[in-house]
Amino acid sequence: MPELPDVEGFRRYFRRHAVGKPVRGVWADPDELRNTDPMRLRRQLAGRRFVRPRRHGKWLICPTTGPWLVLHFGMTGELHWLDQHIRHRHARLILQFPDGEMHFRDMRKLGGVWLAQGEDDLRQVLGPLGPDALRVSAEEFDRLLRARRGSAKATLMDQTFVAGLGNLTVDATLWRARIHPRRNVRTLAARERRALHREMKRVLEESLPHGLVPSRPDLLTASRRAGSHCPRCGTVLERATVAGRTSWFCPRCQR
DNA sequence: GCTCATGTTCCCCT
DNA sequence: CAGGGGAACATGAG
Repeated sequence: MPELPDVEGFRRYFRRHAVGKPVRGVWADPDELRNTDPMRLRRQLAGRRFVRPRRHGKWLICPTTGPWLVLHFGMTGELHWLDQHIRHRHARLILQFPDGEMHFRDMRKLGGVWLAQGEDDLRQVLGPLGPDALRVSAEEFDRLLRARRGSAKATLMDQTFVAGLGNLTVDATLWRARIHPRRNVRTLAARERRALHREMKRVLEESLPHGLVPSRPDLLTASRRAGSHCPRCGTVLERATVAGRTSWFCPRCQR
């Protein structure tokens, strides 16, 4: 599930439920902790209060008055606020507050939990990331894109190019911009590069109110199966592996 | 039993 | 060095 709009939804959810309250208890699955362990995490967070969380790409950063909790959701991560202590089988981290608990679940354990001690430490944890896809300007996007080679799909998926897009949002962006996923970005005209930026923003912004990537037909998110048709021209959609991921596209609209 | 899965990283080629 | 392909991670769903 988690691409940029989903993580932005989690950010708001975390802010609404967890900010400003003292941490009363911490439980963690050691497998999910990437640069700490359950004992240390508990000592670091106990008694602290979270302040306003922020997001960069698919990363959720939750600073406290002391250390910062950093979450990545992988492919199956999600947050749940519960008033009762019921540990779901996929629970990987539980933060207990006076009035409830924030549960981080991650079925496939492809996500993770980190601890950072400030901005410098955070940069180490996040690694090299491009600008957030929701905040990057058209000018900056164009400048970064012109410096790239390779397929449009691989470029948009690359978090060091722009941070936050995933398989679904990239396919939706390419379909709207009428660009074939295998198109070499060096061959893109200026107006195609502008279209990519514009449609990327539209896909993300339209998904934000849902807090997740929506299933609107014109976003292709509901059309990812054999025999489905292009919502624009009716042509049967094609499926192909591009940049290692399953891509759905319209062979007629996307060039 | 089989295939595929919204992410990232690492290894091997070209 | 930049890109592409494939595997791996762990656990399902169809």
